[in-house]
Amino acid sequence: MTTRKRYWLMKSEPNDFSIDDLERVGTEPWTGVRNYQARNFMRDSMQVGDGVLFYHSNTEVPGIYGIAEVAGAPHPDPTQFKKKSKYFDAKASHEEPRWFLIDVGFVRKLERPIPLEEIRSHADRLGEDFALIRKGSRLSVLPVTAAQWKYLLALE
DNA sequence: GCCAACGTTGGC
DNA sequence: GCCAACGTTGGC
Repeated sequence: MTTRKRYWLMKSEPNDFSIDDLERVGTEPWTGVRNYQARNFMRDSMQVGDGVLFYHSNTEVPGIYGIAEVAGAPHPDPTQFKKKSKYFDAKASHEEPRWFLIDVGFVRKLERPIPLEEIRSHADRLGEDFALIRKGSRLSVLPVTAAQWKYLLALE
C-alpha cells in the first residue's frame, strides 16, 4: 500500500554536516539522532520520496538552506553499536536496536536561504503547532504539512 | 559564551 | 512514581 507523500524538516549543524556536504555526497545516512520522538518519525512515518526541508541550526543565520528527500527505508543507526563513536549506546544491541535512521538524498539548494527570523514572522500563517517555531521545541526531525511546505517554499 | 527549555537518569 | 541533578539543544 502506498501512502501520499509527506513532508519533514531536518536540522543539522552546518559545522558538522551542511547542505553543501549533502550535495557533495549525494546521500547521507542520518546518524546520531538520540531523541525518541525524532527517531519515531524516522522509523515509523518516513517513506522513500518524502520531502525534507534541510535546516541549518547553531549557525550565524539559522534557517532553511535546501531541499532533500527521504532516500532509503528505515534501518538501525550503525553508530549506536560502535564503542568509539560519540553516538555509542551501551543499551542498544543488534537484536534490539534502539536507534533508527533513514538516508537523506540531496535535491537542491534554495536560491535564497529562508532565515528562522523570517519564518517566525509568518507564524500566524504557519500555525501555532509548527514545531520549528513552537516555544521550547528542540526537535531535530519534525513533520511539516503540505500547506506549510508550500508556504515556506513560496518565500524562497 | 550564556542560558532557557527540555529530556533523561537515578536515588529514594 | 517523584523529582533533583545533570546533559543537551540551539537561539541569541
